[in-house]
Amino acid sequence: MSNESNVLAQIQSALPRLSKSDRKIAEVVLTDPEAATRASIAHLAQQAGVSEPSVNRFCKRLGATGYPDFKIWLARSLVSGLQYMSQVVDAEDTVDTYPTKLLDNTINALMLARENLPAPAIESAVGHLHAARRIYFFGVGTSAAVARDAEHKFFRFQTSVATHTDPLMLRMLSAGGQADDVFFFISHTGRTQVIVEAAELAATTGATVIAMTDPASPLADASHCVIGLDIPENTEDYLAMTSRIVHLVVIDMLVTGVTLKRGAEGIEHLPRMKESLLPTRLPKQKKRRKT
Amino acid sequence: MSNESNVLAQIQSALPRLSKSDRKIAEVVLTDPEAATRASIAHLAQQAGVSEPSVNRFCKRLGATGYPDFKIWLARSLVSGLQYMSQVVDAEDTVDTYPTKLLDNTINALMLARENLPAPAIESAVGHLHAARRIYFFGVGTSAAVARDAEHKFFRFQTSVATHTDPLMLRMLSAGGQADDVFFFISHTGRTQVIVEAAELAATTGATVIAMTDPASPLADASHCVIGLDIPENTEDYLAMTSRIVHLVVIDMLVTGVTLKRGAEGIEHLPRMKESLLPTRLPKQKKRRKT
DNA sequence: AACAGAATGAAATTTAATTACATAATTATC
DNA sequence: GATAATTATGTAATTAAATTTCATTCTGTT
Repeated sequence: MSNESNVLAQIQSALPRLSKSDRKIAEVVLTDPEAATRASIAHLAQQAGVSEPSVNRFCKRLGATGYPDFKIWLARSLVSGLQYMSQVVDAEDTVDTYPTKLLDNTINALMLARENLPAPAIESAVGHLHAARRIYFFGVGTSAAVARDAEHKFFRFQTSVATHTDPLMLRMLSAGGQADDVFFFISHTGRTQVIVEAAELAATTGATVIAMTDPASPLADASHCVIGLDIPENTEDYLAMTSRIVHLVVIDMLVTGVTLKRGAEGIEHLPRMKESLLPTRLPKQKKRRKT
Repeated sequence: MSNESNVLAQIQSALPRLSKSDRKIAEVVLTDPEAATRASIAHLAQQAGVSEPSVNRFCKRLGATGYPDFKIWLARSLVSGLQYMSQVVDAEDTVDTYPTKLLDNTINALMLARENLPAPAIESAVGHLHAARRIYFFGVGTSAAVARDAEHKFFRFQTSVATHTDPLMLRMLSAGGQADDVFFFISHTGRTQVIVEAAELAATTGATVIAMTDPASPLADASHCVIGLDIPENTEDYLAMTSRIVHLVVIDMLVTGVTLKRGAEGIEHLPRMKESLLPTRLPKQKKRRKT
C-alpha cells in the first residue's frame, strides 16, 4: 500500500475514501503540491481549515512516518511538474492549454493504475489466455477499439482470436462457448447491457469469462476473473476517455504475460513475424531531430 | 547559484572548494543521498562527525533556507535521475515487474510528448478537420486501431468520417479526394508503403493531407500538415507500442480542439449524444470500495 | 609568536511536530 | 428510533528537531 514513489497519485486514488478533514487536506495538497512541500504543518493545517494533528494523522495514514517525511515523499512525486488533479477542459482553453491538460490526465490515470495494479487478476488472466484454445475480445463503443487492439496483438500467437461489436454476433458467439474458450469483455462502466448479457450467457457455457471493468458492476459479477482498475470516473466526459488508455496498456501487459509464459517458443515466434512485415516498409532514411 | 533542481550536482562541483567539515557532510550526502533525505540533522551530523550547526550552515550555504528545505531539494534531484529511462521486459520478469515496466514506459513516452508538443501542428490540424466536409483516417497494423478510435470520436460531429485498412480501398479513396476532404494518415514510422503511396496519391487531388508520424519520413514529406511527436523508438519491440498510446491522446486533443472551435453548437451536441446512450446502460449500483 | 578572520561546536532558544487526552460526529445494533 | 460502539477531530501538553547565539579553536599572515 505504501508506495513511496507517488504520494500524489495515491492521494488522488484515496480521495473518495477519505474523511471530511482528510479530504480537505488532500485537496489543498493536490491543488498546489509545490507549496505543500514548503509549508509547515501549522500553515497547511490552517490552509485546509483543520487542526495540526489532523494533518499529522493524514500523513501517517498515507504511510509516512510523519509530516516532514510526507513532505519528502511529496517532493519526490513532484519532479515532472505535472498537475495531479484531474483537469477539466472548458471553453476558455486554447491550443496551449488543453493538450497539456489531456496529457496530464492520461499520465495521471496511468500513475493511478500503477498504484493499485491488480497483479493477481492479471496473472490469472494471463494463465487463462495462455491455456485458451480460442479467445474472443468483446467491447462496444470506445472499448471496441481496445478489443480490436487486443485481437491484433493476440493474433500473433497461434491461438484463434476474434472480435465483434455486432450485438447479435456477440450473443451467438457467447452462447456457443466451449470449455477451453476465453471470453474477454472490456467495459469501463461494466453496465453496458449487450456486454453484460453476453457475459452472463458465456458464463453458462463452461467457457472462462474474463472482464476488464469496474469491480463493483454487473459485468464483474458475471465474470470468473475480473481485472479491476482504479480509474477516475470520467465516463460523462465525452472528449477524452482515459480509461481506454489504461485498458490498452493492460492489454499490453496481458500480451507480455502470455509471451513470457510461452517462453522460448513464443519469443522465437516474434522475430519471424517481424520479418514478414519488413517488405511492407520503405527503407529507413536518416533521422533528424531538432534540439 | 541556487539551482534547486540539482543539489547533488551542485554539491559535487563545489566539493573542492569546501571547508573540512563541509566536505565531510558533502561526502556523506553524496554517498547515500537517499538516506540523507530520511536522516535528522542530528543523525547526519553524527554520521559526518560534525556538529549540528555545521550541517545547518552547510545547507544554507547551498541556498536552502535550512535543513528541512535542503532535504526537499535533495529528494527532488533524486527522482529526476530515474525519470526518463525506458525499461526493457525480459524473460526474467514476473507479474510483479513487467506490468510496472510497461506502465512506466508509457508514462515516460507521454511525458516526453508533453515536453515537445507540436502545438502549431495541432492547431493547424484542428483548423483543417474543423473545416473539412469529409474526413478519412487511415492507418494499418497497430495504427488501424488508432484510426478506428479517431473515426469513432469524430463521428460525433456532423462531418462524414471513414476509416479503412484495405489497401485497395485506401488507394481508391485517396485517388478520389476533393478540395474540402481531409486525409489523416497515422503511422509511427512513416515508412509503411501502402500509407505513403496513399498519402502521395491524396496530395495530388487537392485534398488536405495530414500525417501523424515521424517528421523525417516519406509520409511526412508527402503531407501538408505533419504532427511530429517525440516518441522513443520501439518499433522493433512487438510487445508494447507506446507510440500508439501517444497517438490516441493526440486524437483526443484534435477532437477537443474541434469541439472547442465549434463552440456552443458543438458543445451542446454532446449532451444529446450522451442521453442517446443511456438506454444501453444498466442502472448504476452503489459502489463499494475496499479500504 | 601574535593577531585577524574564518570555522566549528556547546548550550540556549526557538520553532515545529507529535502525543495524550477529551469531545464531537458517525456508524452500527438492538 | 434510541443507544452503544466506533471513529474522527480538536485542544493542550509534550517532545523532538532545528536554529541562533556565543565562546572556542583552528588557519594563515605578518
